[in-house]
Amino acid sequence: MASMTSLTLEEIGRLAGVSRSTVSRVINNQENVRPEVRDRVLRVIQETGYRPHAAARSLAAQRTNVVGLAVPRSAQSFFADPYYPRLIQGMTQACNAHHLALSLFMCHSEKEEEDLYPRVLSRGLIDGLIIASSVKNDPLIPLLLESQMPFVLVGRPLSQAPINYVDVDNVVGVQNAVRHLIRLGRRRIGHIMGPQNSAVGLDRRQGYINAHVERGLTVDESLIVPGDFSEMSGYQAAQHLLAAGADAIVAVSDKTAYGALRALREAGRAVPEDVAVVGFDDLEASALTEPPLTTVRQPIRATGVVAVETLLDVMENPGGPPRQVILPTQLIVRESCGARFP
Amino acid sequence: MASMTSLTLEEIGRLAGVSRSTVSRVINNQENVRPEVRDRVLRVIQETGYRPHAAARSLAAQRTNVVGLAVPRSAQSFFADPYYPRLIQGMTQACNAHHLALSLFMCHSEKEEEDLYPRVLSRGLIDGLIIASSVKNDPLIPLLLESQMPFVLVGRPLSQAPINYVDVDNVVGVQNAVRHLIRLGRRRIGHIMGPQNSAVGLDRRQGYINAHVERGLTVDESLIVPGDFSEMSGYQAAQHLLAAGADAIVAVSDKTAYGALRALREAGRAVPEDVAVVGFDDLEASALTEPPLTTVRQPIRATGVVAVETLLDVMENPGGPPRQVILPTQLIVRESCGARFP
DNA sequence: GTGAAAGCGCTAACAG
DNA sequence: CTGTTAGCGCTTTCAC
Repeated sequence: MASMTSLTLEEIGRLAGVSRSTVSRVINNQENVRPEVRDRVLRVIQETGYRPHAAARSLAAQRTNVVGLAVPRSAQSFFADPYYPRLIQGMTQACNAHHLALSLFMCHSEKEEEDLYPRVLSRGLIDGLIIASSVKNDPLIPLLLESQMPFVLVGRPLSQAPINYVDVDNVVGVQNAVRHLIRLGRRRIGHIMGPQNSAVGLDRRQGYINAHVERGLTVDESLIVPGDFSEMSGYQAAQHLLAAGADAIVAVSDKTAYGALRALREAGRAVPEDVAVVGFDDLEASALTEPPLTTVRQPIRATGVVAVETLLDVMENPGGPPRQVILPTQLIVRESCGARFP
Repeated sequence: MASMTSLTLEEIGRLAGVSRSTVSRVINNQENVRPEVRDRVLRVIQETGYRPHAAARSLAAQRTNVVGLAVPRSAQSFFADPYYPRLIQGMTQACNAHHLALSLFMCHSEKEEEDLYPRVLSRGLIDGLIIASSVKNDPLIPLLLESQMPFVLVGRPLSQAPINYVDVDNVVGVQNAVRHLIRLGRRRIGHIMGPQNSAVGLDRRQGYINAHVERGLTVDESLIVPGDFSEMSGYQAAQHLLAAGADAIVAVSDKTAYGALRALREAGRAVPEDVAVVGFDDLEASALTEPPLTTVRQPIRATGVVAVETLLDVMENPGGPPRQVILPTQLIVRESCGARFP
């Protein structure tokens, strides 16, 4: 029941016959309150439906209990693929568990960026920031560093700077896929790369190379062709790989792999008999391709959860070494690689 | 340059040789400040990189400049289709334009819901809420009504309550599609419905009926078959419609239409020669189906923009009649309906 | 254990 | 036009 006068700590204290300080202690779960007093206060809170005033709390405690999520302008794929929704799901889940609110900051143009970034850094707005990172190094990062705001990137940055980030193990993910193909007897494995100005693109390529090196196989540069994550680039790249005599294709992403499948189909090559194909992402559609696509599944939701928890860690234990968390991937074996069972 | 002592209005005032009030006036763009004083203050702000403390502002002004977006548990499709990302894009765009932050509240279980909803209603956290609405009427709504918090639904609620909402014109959207088919000479037009416990499902069905009624055509109930937005339900429903002798199919969604196309292909019926097909949504993939899908495009981003602006209106002009905004749709004519040009 | 008192940094009358 | 003053509702010493 809402009373006439707006509810404050003072008011709750009055109703419970204690001071505002005591009510504050109860609300913040501090130990030094007599159980019977605590119960009395709790009951009044219950009956009145009192909720502390978030802004007042933030001001007094110098902590907002809000974390931000910045989606940079370059993250075009926000609308295209299911990555962001899943990531956000993980983040909101973790935020709920920690009683945090999540504020979304997204810019659509350079002009907005100039306007938004300084605002994001306002004191008393958020306690920390997660950056859904992009291909380029974000202009927000230097500002963040200067402003002392705790932050965590999702996705390894290109620079080697001591910056907190959470990422999936792109290197080992591809490496496992290639190992698998080698084990199945493929010896002319091609790789359709992602953009080589992005950590994702570089890391996945590195996984491809690592798998060859560890088996003592030489890396044939003609089997490594450029791409940009798109279906179309996969289609074109696959045609080059065909010409180069590839008997397997490891694509940088599932979409790229779809393009490769299409190219192979048009060229009349059987998958996996003539050419094995492996993707990366495990999109929903990848179970339904013809043939179903073997791919590397990345733990997107978990990435969101861990990003929030890492941020919390940074907020609570400032200083210390940079947190750099790498989450494992999983090889999902379907028909397109030529082995039903790994 | 950050100075030693943390920057406050007082400090800026001292540096500019004015009182804190004047600085506040400058920051809040109030008129009554001498231009030369304003410039002096602005310069100090610029030089120091001062940003007002958001929480302090919120507390004093009793306004947070944050709006919330609640994504209810029932919104499974958050991860599945591109609807939410687009909606969110529109909302963040509008929020940026109005210098608002957008807080995302999303629950994944009933337990979280109980925990989250009261927190969302805390005073001093957000100024208003947008609810990405769902099939069911959300349990949040009664709480909201009681709490005086301004809110706007995205998607018409089932109840006729005087509640603010923004929606696309589902009725007229489908109505136009059916009109178009009638004009093309189709006389046994089938409809694959959405869930009939949702406003979307009901409204689209109503559009189908309206188009018949206005042309004096009788509605054959055997041509109206149930579905649930899914591809699979479209597949099965189309088989029933085939048996019922339909020469056209208006599906409740593009995904449903994909299922229908698949069923027709398997049944050896030509689209559009034997059966015309129309969807609703205009997903990206709909331009690439075989044949390309005629569909009703809904202005998703605009919905997000308008939702924010409507909320702002409600916040600034409380009371008054409920705001109920209906946004127009657009018929996108491709091959599947049998007429390249409308 | 509990209360009193002093802010957190800002806005908004009210005077002048 | 500008400064003074009184809060906004909470946390947090510091006494008791």
